[in-house]
Amino acid sequence: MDEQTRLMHSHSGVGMAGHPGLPQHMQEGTGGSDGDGRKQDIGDILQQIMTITDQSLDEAQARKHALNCHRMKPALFNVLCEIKEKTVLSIRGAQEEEPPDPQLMRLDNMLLAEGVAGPEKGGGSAAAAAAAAASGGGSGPENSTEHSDYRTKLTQIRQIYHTELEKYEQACNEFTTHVMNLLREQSRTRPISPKEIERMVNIIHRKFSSIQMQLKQSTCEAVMILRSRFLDARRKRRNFNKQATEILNEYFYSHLSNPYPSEEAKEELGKKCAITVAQVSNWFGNKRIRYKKNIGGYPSPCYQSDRRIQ
DNA sequence: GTATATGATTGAAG
DNA sequence: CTTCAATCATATAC
Repeated sequence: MDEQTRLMHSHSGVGMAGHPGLPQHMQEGTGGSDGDGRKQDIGDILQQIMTITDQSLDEAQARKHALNCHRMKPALFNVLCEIKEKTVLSIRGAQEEEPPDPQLMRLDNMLLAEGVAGPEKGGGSAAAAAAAAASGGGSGPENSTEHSDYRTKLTQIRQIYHTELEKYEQACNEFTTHVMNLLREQSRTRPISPKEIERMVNIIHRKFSSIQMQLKQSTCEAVMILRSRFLDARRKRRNFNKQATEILNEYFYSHLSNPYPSEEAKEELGKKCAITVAQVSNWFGNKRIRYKKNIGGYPSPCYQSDRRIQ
């Protein structure tokens, strides 16, 4: 209650002349014979405040208590209020509301898409579906063990992510509470406005969310590595059968002047070879580049290998 | 074991 | 988007 009024001082009370809380000798502003004594007194108090951080904790605590009970304390407090009122404009420049960090949003979206963030079960199956989709169209049930392995590892990442996130959240709350208590405690000796507390809390939250961003960043990396380890089609590459290779080669060599099959031709070839259009495109891409690399030395027309000659 | 062949991926360029 | 070029990761030959 009393604290509340103290907190308000900074933006409600200017010019405290005649304040009922002030000691009598402060209210009559004439410098009497004890003027030097008073100056000395205030100087002592300020000196004590300045050196309080150099003292041990117990010592400081005792000193603070002594200061709080000092007869000059209310006067000093009011002076601080006034000084603050004059300087309060200077701290208003700080950015009040920054826009949401685009990188953070990107990370959040990705974690959500991978099923690391978001709801427990739904997230998992969504990730599995994404994995199935990424593994390259209808590849059949043959890789289900690999997928369950993938899911297990993803769940591990997910659990680590959530425990860490929770830990940071808790630490952030604890720290915020601590700082607020500290500020409240300090407001007994110096004026602290609610705005300042709010600013401090914002600073703390920003710091902690930057730590969380690092966590999200590394989680994303872990997921990407996992994906590339389990879902990269290169890992389970199979050669096309001889017949398919023959068909493709036949087309290639009979269109050697322009070995670029149209979309329809690719579909046709894909159908004949029982592979996808994308695979046909890959094959022709590889074939063209590897043929070109060899044609320079003209190795041996009998072998259709594209072996690089060096 | 190594060396080569080959399908897939990636990133730049058009 | 497609293609090229380099590269990866596996398959196959040796």
